[in-house]
Amino acid sequence: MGVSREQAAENRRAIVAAATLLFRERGVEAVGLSELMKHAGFTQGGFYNHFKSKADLVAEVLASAIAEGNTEFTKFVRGPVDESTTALRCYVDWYLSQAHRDNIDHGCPVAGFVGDAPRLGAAAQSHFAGGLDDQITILAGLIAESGSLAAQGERGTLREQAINLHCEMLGALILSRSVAQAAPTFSNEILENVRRDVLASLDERASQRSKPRKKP
Amino acid sequence: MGVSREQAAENRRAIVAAATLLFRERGVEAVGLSELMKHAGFTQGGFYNHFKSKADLVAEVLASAIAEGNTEFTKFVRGPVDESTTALRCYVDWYLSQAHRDNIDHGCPVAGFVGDAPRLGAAAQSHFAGGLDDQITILAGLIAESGSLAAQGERGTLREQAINLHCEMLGALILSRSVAQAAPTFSNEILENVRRDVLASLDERASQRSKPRKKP
DNA sequence: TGTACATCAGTGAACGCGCGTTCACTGATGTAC
DNA sequence: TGTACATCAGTGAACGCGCGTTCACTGATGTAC
Repeated sequence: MGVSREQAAENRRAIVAAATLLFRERGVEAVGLSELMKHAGFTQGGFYNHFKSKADLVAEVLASAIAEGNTEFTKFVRGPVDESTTALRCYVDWYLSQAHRDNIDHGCPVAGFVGDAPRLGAAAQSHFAGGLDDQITILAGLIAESGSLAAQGERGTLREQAINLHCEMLGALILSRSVAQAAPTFSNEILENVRRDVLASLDERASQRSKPRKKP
Repeated sequence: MGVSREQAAENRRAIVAAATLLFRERGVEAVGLSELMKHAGFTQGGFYNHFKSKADLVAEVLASAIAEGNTEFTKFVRGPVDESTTALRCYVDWYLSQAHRDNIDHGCPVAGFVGDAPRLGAAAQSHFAGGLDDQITILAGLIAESGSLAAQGERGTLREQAINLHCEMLGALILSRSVAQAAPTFSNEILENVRRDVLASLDERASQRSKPRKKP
């Protein structure tokens, strides 16, 4: 219809935003371009003025969701934190909250797209893998800063501990989501148990710090 | 073509088997009935002699995959185990092996279908949730038998410990699978780190058993 | 045991539908003079 | 600054295709007598 360049760029962003929301809610394959464009406020034909193909859009959605998600995570590191707690504890509390489980539109992009990941195109899967690596790095920073790093040699390096912690939390989040409709009580049980376990483990490590025990 | 009742029952099983394999490999939505029936050795029209709809088949596939998977797991409990190790350690070793990661056709059904779970029909999702609960019960049995149960009150009940352990292992398996194509080294790193961490944690608990420490 | 017939698991063409993608066309934006 | 024209983000119909499902039909199996 004739539209300024800034307007066109904004419309493109609206398409990506609508795609991100729909892809997270229902999976990449289940969302059609026609429906997607309608949600963004356009007709289907305009899609190809902005993207070469659906796979192209998927790769861009992955990249932007991961960038946005990791920016959000970084807030936990930088934001002002109450004296009585640590950024890591806040992160764990949020990650394993019912709010995070139920709000699939935002939050952890790795958890949001892990179901699609094995079937993504090469470009999108690379963004996904890079995003996972970034998350681990961010988590490692939170562990280091919190003073909850286990004694050296007992639980591996900082990165190794970050990987282990991330697997446990992400596993809990997606299992919790996977049974949320069919078994809501069970879903809560998973989330709360793992949160308790992770926080207890952080307490324990903090209290044991700098007094390493030798294994028998 | 005229076929005996036993033959018909066997053909039905062949359809379920083909569906299980294809659904695990590519996801429920990405597999069409025409392709599925061809893989089972039939033409598309015959599908509705056995199933009311695709959703019906999906529910049956979930139920059978979970029953089969959990039977397999039970072997770890009952099978003869080397004196120098425990059934739990064997289970962990297998669960977090590259072989298990790469062989998506068999192995943990919860990990195999977790990507589809949030979008499954009610019947299929109930089977899924029941299967997850069963796995946790089996894992609790392995923990109890192995003597790796943490001191009471330190890591929660047997079931709670089983949930925590299952989340960590399943999280590692699916993250490992999700980046296997794009970042194979990273995929191995995740698997091996978590295996090391879980086994070390079992060692530690076994060695600490019956000498509980009080938290400060 | 032999014949007549109902059953039902198979075939493969066809259905309506929504998919990703292409296309001719529109008309305000942005540029050249 | 005003006019002439190229650009390109929009529209919406149409494309071929594969989806889940239905259908009329086939013919060996299994049953009734």
